[in-house]
Amino acid sequence: MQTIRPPKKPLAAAATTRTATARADAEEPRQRLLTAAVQCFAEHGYAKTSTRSIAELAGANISAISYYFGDKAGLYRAAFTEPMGTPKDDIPLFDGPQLSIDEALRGLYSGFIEPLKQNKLVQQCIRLHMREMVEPTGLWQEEVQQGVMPYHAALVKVLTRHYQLRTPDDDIDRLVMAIVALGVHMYVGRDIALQLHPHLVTTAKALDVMADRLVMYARAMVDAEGTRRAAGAKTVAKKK
Amino acid sequence: MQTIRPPKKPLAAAATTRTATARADAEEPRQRLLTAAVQCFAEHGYAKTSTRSIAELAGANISAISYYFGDKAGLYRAAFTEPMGTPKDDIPLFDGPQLSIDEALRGLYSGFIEPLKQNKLVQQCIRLHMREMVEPTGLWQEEVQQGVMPYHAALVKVLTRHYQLRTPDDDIDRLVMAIVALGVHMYVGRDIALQLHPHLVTTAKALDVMADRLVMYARAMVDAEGTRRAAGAKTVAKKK
DNA sequence: TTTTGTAAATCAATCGTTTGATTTACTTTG
DNA sequence: CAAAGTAAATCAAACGATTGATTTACAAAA
Repeated sequence: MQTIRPPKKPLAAAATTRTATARADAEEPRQRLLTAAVQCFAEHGYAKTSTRSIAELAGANISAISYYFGDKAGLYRAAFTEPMGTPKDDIPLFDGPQLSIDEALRGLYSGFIEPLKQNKLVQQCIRLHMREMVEPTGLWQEEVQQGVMPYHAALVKVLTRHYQLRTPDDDIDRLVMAIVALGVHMYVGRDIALQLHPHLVTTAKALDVMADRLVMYARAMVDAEGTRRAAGAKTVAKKK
Repeated sequence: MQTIRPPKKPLAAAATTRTATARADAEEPRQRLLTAAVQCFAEHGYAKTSTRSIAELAGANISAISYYFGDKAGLYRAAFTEPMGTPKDDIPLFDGPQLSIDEALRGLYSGFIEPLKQNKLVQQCIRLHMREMVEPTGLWQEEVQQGVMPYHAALVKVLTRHYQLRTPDDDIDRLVMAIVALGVHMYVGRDIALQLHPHLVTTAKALDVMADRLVMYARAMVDAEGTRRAAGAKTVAKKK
């Protein structure tokens, strides 16, 4: 029941500059171990995945794990962080100051939906990140602070501007939560959706329709919040 | 890496009627084991939780697990199914034919929000069920079929009636997904919300406000879908 | 005595990790 | 060019620890 911690020493393959003598085909098993680890960890989780099974799937020796990544935790850390970028990378999709609220929402949900069309590795990485939300090993906190927090902040900024507020308030945060919820649910509820209505979440065309609807839903929520704010302001004005 | 399977034999404590001869203080360690198991499994997951740690936390002997639940899988199964009911129990909250759409949505989200105010055990059970979504051990499939599917179906029925449709279509399913997403996100995004805006998801009062907003958001989505359908119908009519 | 429950000891299996030796690829030396 | 040397990379084997499960012995209630 050990926690995930960063590797203590900079390992051979992790060194920035290669030493004079290095094998040409090096780092190839490292990569194989990495993708195998992503697959195993994504499917069975950290604890239920044995280092032996990873090595076997990668066609590498068990000791290669210790050699390249220090230990199992190091391999997990690498599998979690290396292959995929952070949600932060999607921020420019909806953060532009010139974008309308519709365009912003469109960009936002595209960032959620597009990966679902991608290849298997990407999907496995997503599943890996999903696991971290329920089974925190320490990496998730990092992920939240470096990826999710700026993401939320950017969306808060967009909405604050849209409502022409000087400073965001709690209701902005609530709305952001709801907007994000629609996107997140594409991943959280994916297994259920695959059982209930597979044709709505598998094909690229269906996913595009889904993105359309999400934009529409979000727009409706934004507008509803807008009228609520207007009504509230009027009430306040009346009170005066 | 073994799968969760039902206990082979009907065990002493699992029998519906207690045998005539039983000790007075019996079942007490069984209950302690159960709550301890819920806590451990919820915190660390199935694989990372050892039977020893559960027994230790419960203040019971290791062999008691085998005695009462057969094996670790049996204990997990009991911890997963016994303490909490299924989502199905919440269906009457929003399924009544006399309910307005607002009342239905209110009932729906109350079912999501109320447990969040509950005690620690309930929260741990929730977390346990959350895990099953990402780490299916076989119990989740059962859960989906017995709990989630009727839940979705009921909501589909409500909306189908609201739009005065004869039969539901894909867009109803999409809308249901979105509506449910808002509720599910209260659990999925809880850890993040606790980091970002703890005051919005902790106190009972704040959760009530959240429920209000969710109802408003959902109502906005329902209305938006309604106007989209109306526009679509008009276009179809024009085409004729 | 018989049944029921508890406690300790023990089991084989598997876990992550380490070891020492060997192989491979490359550089240097003659 | 060829031989020698070197560091990187790989390997089978085994380690100590821990796992879930079982067995054994014993105490308490019926």
